[in-house]
Amino acid sequence: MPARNSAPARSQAVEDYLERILDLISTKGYARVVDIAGSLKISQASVTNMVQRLDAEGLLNYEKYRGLVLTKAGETLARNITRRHELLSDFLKLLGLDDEVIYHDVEGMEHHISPPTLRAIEALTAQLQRHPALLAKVRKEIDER
Amino acid sequence: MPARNSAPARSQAVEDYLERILDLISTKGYARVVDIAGSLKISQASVTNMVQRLDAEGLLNYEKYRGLVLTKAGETLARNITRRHELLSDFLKLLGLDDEVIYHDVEGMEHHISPPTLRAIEALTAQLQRHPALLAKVRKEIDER
DNA sequence: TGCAGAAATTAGGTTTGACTAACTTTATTC
DNA sequence: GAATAAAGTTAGTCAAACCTAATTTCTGCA
Repeated sequence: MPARNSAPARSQAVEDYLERILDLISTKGYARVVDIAGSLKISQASVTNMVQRLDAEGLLNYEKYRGLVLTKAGETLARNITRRHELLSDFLKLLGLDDEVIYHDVEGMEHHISPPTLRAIEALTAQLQRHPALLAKVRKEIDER
Repeated sequence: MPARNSAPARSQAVEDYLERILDLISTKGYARVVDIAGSLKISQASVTNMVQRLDAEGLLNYEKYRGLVLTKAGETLARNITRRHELLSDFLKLLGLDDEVIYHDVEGMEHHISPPTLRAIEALTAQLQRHPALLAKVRKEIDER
């Protein structure tokens, strides 16, 4: 079977790595192997592996023992992934869900939301924010279960 | 009250199989290996494998060369999975998304939606149905992109 | 400056869930 | 009722991502 010519490229794992790397760089100024491993709760060995792959795929520049920087392509991708994550979190937050539930669900579902669906959720979120009364009803209905 | 053995059991793959098996049984009256394989677009060999595993996990009863039936536990699980799938589809449909987009996104995200989030989306869907004006605005905003 | 500890890498292994190829069982058809 | 076709099974592979253990490189400080 065709196991993808040469670039499986955008797997869930890849997206998770890019998201964390961008987050680490934004907050700490850099993303070392040990930081990424800690943040994703996986071993340093696994991170080294993936980082080498992301370098090969042109999503970041990596020098052994030296560290890494996102390429333009990697950064753009990471920003889109982050934006998607935030929009989804905002939407669920609006519905009154607990932070832990939001975190867990978004972490899983974010990789499967296509651009049209994301746009729709974005538009819906905006409308809902303008209709607190309706939102209140939704939250009430949820609580009454 | 039979507690779950100790198996990891509920992977995405398991959920997909159960969903299709219930669907086949509902529409055709039975679910043969060849049907499941065709429906999930995977090989018959893979289906045989998984079906043996689901039998071992008590989600269905399976006899070599003879066929399979969902157990009570398996059917309950399959129904919950199906319900979740339908609620998500209904929600996205309401936002005016294309059927193909809906199918694709739901297929991916359904496995990651927890019960609280599902309840919230259900409540939101119900409210939106009562507010066509707001819904119209959302759809309009989406189209204007 | 040299050495101990932290960080990173390599090597080799596991698990999940797919695959193909070859074989067996069941069903159909003449 | 035997030959052939369809369905199902087994055996052996593979790839993605993870792991641990062992090794190498780097860094800070006495």
